[in-house]
Amino acid sequence: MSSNVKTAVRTLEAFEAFGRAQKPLTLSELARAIRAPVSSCHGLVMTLRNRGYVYSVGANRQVYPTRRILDVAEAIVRNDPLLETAAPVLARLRDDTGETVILGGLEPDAVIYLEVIEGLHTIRYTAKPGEMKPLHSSAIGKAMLASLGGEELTKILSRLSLARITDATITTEKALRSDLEEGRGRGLFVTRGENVADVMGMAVPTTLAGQPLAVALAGPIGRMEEAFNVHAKRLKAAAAELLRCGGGS
Amino acid sequence: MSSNVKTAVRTLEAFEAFGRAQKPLTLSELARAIRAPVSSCHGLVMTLRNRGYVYSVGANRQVYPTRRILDVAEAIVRNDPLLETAAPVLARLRDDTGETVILGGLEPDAVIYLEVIEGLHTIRYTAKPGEMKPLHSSAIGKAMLASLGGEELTKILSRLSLARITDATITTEKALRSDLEEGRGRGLFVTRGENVADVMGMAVPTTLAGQPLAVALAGPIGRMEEAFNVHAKRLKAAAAELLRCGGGS
DNA sequence: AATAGAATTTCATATATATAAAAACTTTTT
DNA sequence: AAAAAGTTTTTATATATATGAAATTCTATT
Repeated sequence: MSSNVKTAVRTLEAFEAFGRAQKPLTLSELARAIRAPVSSCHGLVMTLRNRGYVYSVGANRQVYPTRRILDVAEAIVRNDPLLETAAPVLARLRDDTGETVILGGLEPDAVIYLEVIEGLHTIRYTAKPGEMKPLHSSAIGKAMLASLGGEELTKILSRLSLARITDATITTEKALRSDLEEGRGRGLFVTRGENVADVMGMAVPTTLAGQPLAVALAGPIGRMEEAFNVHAKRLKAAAAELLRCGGGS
Repeated sequence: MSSNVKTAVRTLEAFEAFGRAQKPLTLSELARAIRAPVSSCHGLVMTLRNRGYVYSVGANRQVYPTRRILDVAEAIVRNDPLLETAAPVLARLRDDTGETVILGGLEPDAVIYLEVIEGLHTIRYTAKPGEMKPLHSSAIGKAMLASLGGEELTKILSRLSLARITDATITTEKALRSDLEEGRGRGLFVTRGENVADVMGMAVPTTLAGQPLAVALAGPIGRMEEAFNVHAKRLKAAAAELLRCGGGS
């Protein structure tokens, strides 16, 4: 597919590396962390310094990001077009079910997680905003696929590989289409260990600001099955509420 | 000096542009905002999308950043080596004085603002973490210069241009050295409209985790002069407290 | 203080990106 | 419904970057 711009990726990876390390790094440590040659990393760090995104700590020339990146990120998220209205509804769904709640959308050939509110159990589904998941093996993916028109669905299915991820993954177009049909029938799309073993996901399509999205609940299969009907009802209610309060169009 | 890596700068500028716009942008709007050709911007946006840092909004192909950048930024700042201990001391200084409080450090040839806690007045000194200021015309800059050894000071002064920024800027090495001497004498470095007209800054050197830094107060000259002695005393007390609780070494 | 070891910086060049221009789409206007 | 205006995507190539290796600087140890 489209190739990535190397330095853009590295710039982001550098920040991610600091996020993981949670301490200042020397040039060579950072280079190792983002798997770049030190000489290349050197130019990147210089640039970040000149721009005020990192500063040097201690005598041993370590560097660490300044608050600048947080400032920028906060300004961005403060006015997120979709999440402002959605957040309280999602939070309530999480509180009511105890399971992880996800708001996801469709990027060209994958699901993207836009918001994740983690469940309250010790064992819970964990993910971060920005993560991408396969369309054919995630509950949100199925919901998004089902919301497409017949022609567009055919086009996208022809591009997808339907790769086997677990034993339970649906890998044929026929089976997937019938699964989508079933989901359409009950207004709820389900995965049982199809993307991650032991994880069950359930998703309902919705719309926010005219944008087709899906809300999902995810957790360990046992706990999810037990509360299936209650969870399904609450999930549907939340999706409907999102439509009402921010559906736009 | 060292040249900047173009794509790294643009990647950051793209996020800054969304932070300013606070709404989804089309490809061409973003390209205009970061002053890049659309075709170049195209590759960048694709990369950001593939990495889950932006998602597409609406039918008209706008894009907006996901929460991912916020997640990364929060992880970074959560464990900032310097700011954790400093924050409460700085916040109190702000509350006691009502003026903007700044914690700054020395980057090769400039001051970098690491933390800014804005004052409480309607008219106040405003700045953001990551901003860089000239060494010779900012209070923190003077404090940092004064903390250098004689030899190192000579070296850095030979590199600096001592550019005139306002009518009050000190532009000769002789005058600057004598100003530094005066500041050393009273343990307090002051600027009066030397970097921004009408702004007075006062700074005191300190140390956090073995790192030489400076704390500063900044505000309109009139208000600052009026409370000079009280402010100076409180500023020195805060600097001393930082030394005590996080000076390390 | 001298030396060894490690990290950073510089440099020349192969490689990847940025770009203008053109093509392919969309949307708006007539 | 056709044309115009604008936007996105692709492509070939000029330009900027990434890189290994060498030079330098720093740090630790003796």
